[in-house]
Amino acid sequence: MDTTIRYLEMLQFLPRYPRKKSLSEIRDHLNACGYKVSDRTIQRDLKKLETPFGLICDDRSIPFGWSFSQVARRGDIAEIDENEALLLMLVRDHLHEIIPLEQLPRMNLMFNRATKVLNANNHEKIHGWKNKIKIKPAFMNYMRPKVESEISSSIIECLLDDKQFEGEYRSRNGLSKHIYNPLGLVSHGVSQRLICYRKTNIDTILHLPLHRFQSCQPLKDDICLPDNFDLEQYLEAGQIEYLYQKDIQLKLQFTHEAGQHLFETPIDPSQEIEITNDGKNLLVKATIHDTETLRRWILGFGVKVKVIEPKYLVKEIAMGNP
Amino acid sequence: MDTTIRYLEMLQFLPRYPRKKSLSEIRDHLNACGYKVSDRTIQRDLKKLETPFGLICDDRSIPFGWSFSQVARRGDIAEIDENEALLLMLVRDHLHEIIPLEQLPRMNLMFNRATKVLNANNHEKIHGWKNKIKIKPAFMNYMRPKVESEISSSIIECLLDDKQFEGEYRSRNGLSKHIYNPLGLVSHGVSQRLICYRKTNIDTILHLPLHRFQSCQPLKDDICLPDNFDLEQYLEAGQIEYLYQKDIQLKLQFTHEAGQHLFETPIDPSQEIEITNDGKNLLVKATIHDTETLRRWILGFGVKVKVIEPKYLVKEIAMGNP
DNA sequence: CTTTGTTAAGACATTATATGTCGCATAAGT
DNA sequence: ACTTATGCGACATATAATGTCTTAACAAAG
Repeated sequence: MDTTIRYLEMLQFLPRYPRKKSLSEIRDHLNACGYKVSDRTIQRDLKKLETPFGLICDDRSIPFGWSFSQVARRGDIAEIDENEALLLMLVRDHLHEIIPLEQLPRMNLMFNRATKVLNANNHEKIHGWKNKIKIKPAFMNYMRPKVESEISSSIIECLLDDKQFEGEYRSRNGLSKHIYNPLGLVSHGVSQRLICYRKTNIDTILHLPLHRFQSCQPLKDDICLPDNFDLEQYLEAGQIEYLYQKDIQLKLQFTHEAGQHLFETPIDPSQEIEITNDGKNLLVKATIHDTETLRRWILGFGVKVKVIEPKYLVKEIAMGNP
Repeated sequence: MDTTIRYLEMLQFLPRYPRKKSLSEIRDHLNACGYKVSDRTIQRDLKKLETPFGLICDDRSIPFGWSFSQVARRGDIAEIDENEALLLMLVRDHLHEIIPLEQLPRMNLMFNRATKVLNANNHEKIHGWKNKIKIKPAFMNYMRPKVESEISSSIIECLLDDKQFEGEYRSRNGLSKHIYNPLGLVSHGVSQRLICYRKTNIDTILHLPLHRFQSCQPLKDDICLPDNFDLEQYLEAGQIEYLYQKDIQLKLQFTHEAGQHLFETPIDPSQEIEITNDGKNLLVKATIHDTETLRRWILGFGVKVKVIEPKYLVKEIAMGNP
């Protein structure tokens, strides 16, 4: 029993492959954790754990170096190295803008572990890790609406189990109670939308922000699926983001400065860029859907971009009509 | 030894608190895993693991229900419930657009585990989980540049260890080799930028996209920090995203339709909304920085928004000058 | 080339732990 | 009130874990 915990403590100390730990390092760590065992025992433990946990022993030089194989099944037990820990902190900040982390306890634990790793090694450093990473949103940063995680997780449960639920929904017109058939969940910017229909109106599929639900009472009844419902198709049809036209041959003329970034981060795999004859502008072509998002993006560049094709879009953008 | 693996197998089967598993469920699971042990043994195991792992035994009714406490230290071992698994899939898709997942092996393992959970329970369902969730970007969706994860993790290591490195950088003007002092890492949209300066030019702090580095040779020398370097301050000064003016009193007039979303997802905590006298428009006020991002956002609404204040911004936007 | 110190690993005795079985008490269902 | 299911204490036994001693291999230093 005590042995089991010691095994775990040891496994959590072993890094992933390129890195490795020697017997003496492992011994020191276990001693620090309050386990007084002989070196021989640790050697035997490692041998025992080797196969079931996919450990690797680098025996090319002495002392041997132990680590988790990169393909180890339970590699999530392994030590988080500083490198990964720092990236995890970036991920945490990113996610924080989208999803409340209370809904992801497991991820939270991981972030806490990563924080500990970084803090532990921090005093050796010239300047601290917290001052080394930051998120800078590249688009407007809306504030995330507050969600009652009990209600939303109850709704997600119904969605998963294909069950109807009775819920109160706060719309502009006030609070109303309906029976809902949940069909899908779409993460759209900072809000999550439930794709569903109300039992009283089976023909209209709605997409309602999750945070507007004020209650959720799961029901025993299975949902009724509309014939051939497909979430991807539903979204492709431009339900959440207005779709003006599919697959247009877009041709934009950017000033060199404004379009520069498209070389490295294209808007679509089909994108091609030409430099105009005078060398001052960029001609960007792509086959893409004409959506509200696209129009707003184009408008955002103001006079620094001109729509060349399609013709109808030239007019719409000139009119400032996203 | 075999016992230890069985413990783990059992712990991975136990859910987090509100949910619970009975002895018979645990026994069936262990049998399915190939462990033939008596019920008595399992009972004793649970008692033994109770304290070190923060397990909870709900003994209010028989059969007892076992689970991980919500504050359990090693709660990441616990079973992933379907609910969380589905959210994890959303998170995965979100992250995929920003960061290559190969750089986050641990997170990848977690996603794989979540996938297994969802697939395992999928056949019982009317329509599959893959058709229940989707990401719909709310802004233009740039494609993520390809990064050589070896180079970038080597650079991040130098950043963490406060070490200089020699690197080849591909700029518009070609490939050049310099010695770099890494100061910080900023995640900016789909690309990551290294805040650093070159040894040959200590006065200019650069922000270079990580994916443009073609090599990284870590050096033994510690970095030299500019006096009082602070990443937050650096970014606040508008280095990555152009800052025109700090803390302006922004006043915008939206059409009701275009500004509607700001009620639920404000652009800033200071935001206030008034409905105009005729009821057709929304007056949105906020104290906010005047940045390139802000201007592009405003321009994106085209004729559906008018800048009221500050005066200088009225002109700039009218000129289509982001 | 030899010496010295460090590390890995086999052998074995000993201790500690894990396990099955039986029996009894108590709670839930009929 | 009866039956069945569940939890748990007790005990014997088998199994696993551990420390100690020893030998062999290797690396670094003289």
